[in-house]
Amino acid sequence: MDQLSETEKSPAQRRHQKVRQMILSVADRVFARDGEAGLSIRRLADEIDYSPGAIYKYFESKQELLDELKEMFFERLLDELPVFDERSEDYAGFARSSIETYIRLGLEAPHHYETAFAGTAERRTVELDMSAASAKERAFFRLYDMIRMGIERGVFASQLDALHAAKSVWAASHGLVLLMIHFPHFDNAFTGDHAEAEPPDAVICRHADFLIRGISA
Amino acid sequence: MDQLSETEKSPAQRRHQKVRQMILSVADRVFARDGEAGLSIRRLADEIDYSPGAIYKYFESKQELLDELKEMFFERLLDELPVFDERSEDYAGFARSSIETYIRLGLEAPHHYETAFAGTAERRTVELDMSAASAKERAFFRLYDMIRMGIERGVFASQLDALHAAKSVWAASHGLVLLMIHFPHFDNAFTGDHAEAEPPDAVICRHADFLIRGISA
DNA sequence: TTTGACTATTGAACGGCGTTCAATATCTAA
DNA sequence: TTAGATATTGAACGCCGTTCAATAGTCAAA
Repeated sequence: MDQLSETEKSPAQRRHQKVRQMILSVADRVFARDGEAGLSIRRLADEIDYSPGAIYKYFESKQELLDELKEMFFERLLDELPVFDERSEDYAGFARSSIETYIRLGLEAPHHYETAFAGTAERRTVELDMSAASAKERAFFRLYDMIRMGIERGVFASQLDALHAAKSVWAASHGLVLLMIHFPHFDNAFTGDHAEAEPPDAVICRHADFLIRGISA
Repeated sequence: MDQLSETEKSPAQRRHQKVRQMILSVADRVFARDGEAGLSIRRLADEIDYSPGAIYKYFESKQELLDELKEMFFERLLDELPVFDERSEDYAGFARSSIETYIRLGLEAPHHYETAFAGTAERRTVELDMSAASAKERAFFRLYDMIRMGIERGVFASQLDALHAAKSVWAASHGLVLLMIHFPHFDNAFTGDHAEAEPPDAVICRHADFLIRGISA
């Protein structure tokens, strides 16, 4: 019965999809502004002039809604990650640019980024284990490939295991995003208010240098 | 009136402190097991046979209680961080050990660690700005000193700015802790279930190597 | 020892949350 | 037009953090 051709849907189904998309886009806006705490089902329902219960015809739970927002975020990341131009000879530059893109996007959507990795636990492991690859996983594969190819090209240290190195680089980038989200005025706290704070771009750039240095041949 | 000598307190004050400590220790236990979501004022009150409202005579809010738990966690970190033995000549080993201690402690108390850095935003910046140094800040100073002295000794690259390098190293360690908390079975997800997962200690060790490599002379 | 001030504690309440569900309104296909 | 599916509501449940008037308990001075 749900086996209708994907291009040819009943008007009912089409309308359902449309409302679903509408809810998602409103939720995305509210979430970007106010975070998970600010996005309650009741507030969302209010914003779209529905009753709270109605939303449950479109999403099984708040968690499912949030998961879709996260997926959308990582799809955006996949879009924005650079692709290596084979004519270029600056592979390290490509690597740096990949890392910087990741960090910058995380900082642009801090609530999305934070929530995407929040919540301690087991549920997540199951979720990751098998299932079709999520955008998050595909994004990691891009990083993995980037490093694997760098090793093949002799740009990165040949004794590295690409998977392990990718994990370290990811972790290091991840940490910077979160730290900059939580302590935007980090510098001030330790150098005093009068010292000039290092601009975010400089921090990102330096960090990328540091990471590439750590895996370079 | 509150200006009593600190050693000589009224029995009432002493009792107040004692109950406060009792609440904290129960809260710490529950929090370590069930995290922030599992530690509700009502559950906590139940556990100590008080009414929920009573807790507010000891803590202004749940946030204040959580803040104290976090502070306790970072004080434990300060205790466990190694001190460099001047007779030793293995400064890099000391650095590695510092990084590993940080990561391992974070993994031992994932809920504490995660909550200590959770919640996007401004409140936090104010909190950090001035005020007496928290254990978290003091812990960062230890890392900062570790790197500054490493540069002075010529073990780490002389062109490094110690503060900036400390920030990068902290970020990178921070990220690994969080990634390992959220994806304990990371390896399986990408190599298939049958591949042997890298044991946590190996990941930590490799990551520390990677970081030290990134700042070494 | 009794009194009076101060503190501790309770229990009910408020408003908010995610979620469920019977009842109702609205669409759509025959 | 009508029967069956779908959409929507509004009230309810059981949580949550927090507040507050009322009560119980403690302790120093009279």
